[in-house]
Amino acid sequence: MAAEDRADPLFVRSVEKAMGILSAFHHAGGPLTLSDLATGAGIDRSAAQRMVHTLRALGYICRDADGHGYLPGLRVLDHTLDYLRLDPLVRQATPVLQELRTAVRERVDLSLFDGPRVVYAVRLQTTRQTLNASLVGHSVPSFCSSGGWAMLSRLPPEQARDIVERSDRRPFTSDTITSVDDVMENIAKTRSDGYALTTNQILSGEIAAAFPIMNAKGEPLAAIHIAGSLADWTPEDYARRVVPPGQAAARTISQY
Amino acid sequence: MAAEDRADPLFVRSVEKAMGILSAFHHAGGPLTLSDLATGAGIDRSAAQRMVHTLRALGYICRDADGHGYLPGLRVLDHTLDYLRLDPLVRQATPVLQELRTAVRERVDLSLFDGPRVVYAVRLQTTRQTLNASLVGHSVPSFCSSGGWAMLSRLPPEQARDIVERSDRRPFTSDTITSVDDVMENIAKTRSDGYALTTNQILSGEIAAAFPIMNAKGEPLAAIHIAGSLADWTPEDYARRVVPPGQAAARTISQY
DNA sequence: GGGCGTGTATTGCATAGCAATATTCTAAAC
DNA sequence: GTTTAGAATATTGCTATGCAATACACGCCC
Repeated sequence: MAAEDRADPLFVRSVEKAMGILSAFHHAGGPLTLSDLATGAGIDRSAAQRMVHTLRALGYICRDADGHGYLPGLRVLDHTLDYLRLDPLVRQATPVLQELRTAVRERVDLSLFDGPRVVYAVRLQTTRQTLNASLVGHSVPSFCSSGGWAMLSRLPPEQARDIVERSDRRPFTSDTITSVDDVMENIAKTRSDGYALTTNQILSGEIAAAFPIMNAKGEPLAAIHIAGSLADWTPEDYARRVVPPGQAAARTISQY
Repeated sequence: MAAEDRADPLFVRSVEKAMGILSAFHHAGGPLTLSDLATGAGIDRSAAQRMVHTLRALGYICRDADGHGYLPGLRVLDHTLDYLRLDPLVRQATPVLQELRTAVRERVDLSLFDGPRVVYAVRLQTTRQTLNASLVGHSVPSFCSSGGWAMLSRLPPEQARDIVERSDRRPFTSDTITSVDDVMENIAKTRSDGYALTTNQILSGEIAAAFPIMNAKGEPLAAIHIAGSLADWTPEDYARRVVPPGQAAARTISQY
């Protein structure tokens, strides 16, 4: 055994390989071949064969309809359900967000903080939104999203800056703010306002407000988002409309 | 190596153990201890220690807030996103279901066929529903759900009966039909009508219509559900209202 | 203070998983 | 129709990984 392998004798490399195979789909646009999966997971083709064979038997991977590649299997959704059912924040947030959506009549979401990204766990829908806007598990970078600014504003500024600096700051629209200094300026404004307001950062024409939710130690855990259209609102009117109920909802959820 | 172990040399037992640990949460009501996870996965406590250690390192399991147990970790949702993004049926169904929801103004879902159960993959929301009604990954038994009757009706009757017979036919409400013969009678009616209509089977007061979606070989893949309240509708009025648009939507999705 | 159940740590050993390699199959190109 | 390339599948000897038995530390409860 190599010295570095003995460093963590409890770590099970086969499990890492299997999860690496499943993670190869993160960057996929469609079904993947065995070789694609091996390459994506950074492992040997033989190891990939064993992992795929095992994951298929367990229901986590399946053949696609014409037998030309592999896709994630239905068993994945069982674990999604466990996550959503068991996460205390998701459980207590959901009814509060439903009331908030009724009050403001715009799209309401809850995202969870994961350093350089925020991950959507609760997506409340309106009558029309993009497919991405309805998908649990969808994530966006913290540096250019309203939720990201909200949660980063609740970290010490050096820690927030570190996260922003090591983000992949590629723009989503022609208006996406990518300069570290400009992002930090907006985070500072969010800190003083108590909420974030973004325009055109992830989608052109979108305005989004976000309200941070902290744990008992004051660390950011999550954020409520309320997204609307710049076709319907000016930023000032939007803030006036959604900030009071958004802040109330965030306080209600943070109280638990 | 035992003879039965040699039967499938490609199968990786450590991966099965790790997924077994994650699956222990399927029956959990809250955080689980290491011993709970070992018992739930049917493995030795030492093996459970290694699997939990590895899954924590990879983000699939985390400690709960007060450090007294373990919960599913956020990485689970990344794979959810992959499933939903990459499943061709989910992709093509989603815009069709959104139009259907606008047309009928009731709760619309897509569930996928998985033998004795149906798994919800697309949940379109109205202004009010239970938490279970919004969760991706939630499943219900085929024998007593509208989607189950819809999909079972598209199998040969012996195959459908086999699935019903080996289901755990416990009632959800005092009106849940659990007799195999009665279930098969309803499946026969669904076969002749072309759609399923259930009342009070999963939730008291709920009426649900379902429309099967088949693959190119005519095998059931999925079903569209439209759920409403018996407080608002008689079964006859409900069928009149939702069957034409529901069947049209199912035809549109099956055409691909 | 003792017992119990929890999480964590250690270690020698056996076999599970490895990777190199071979084979088969299928689709596409010529 | 044949050939080629890339796919999936199968085989096998070897060794390092994962195992399980065991010990230890900690916290809670009686």
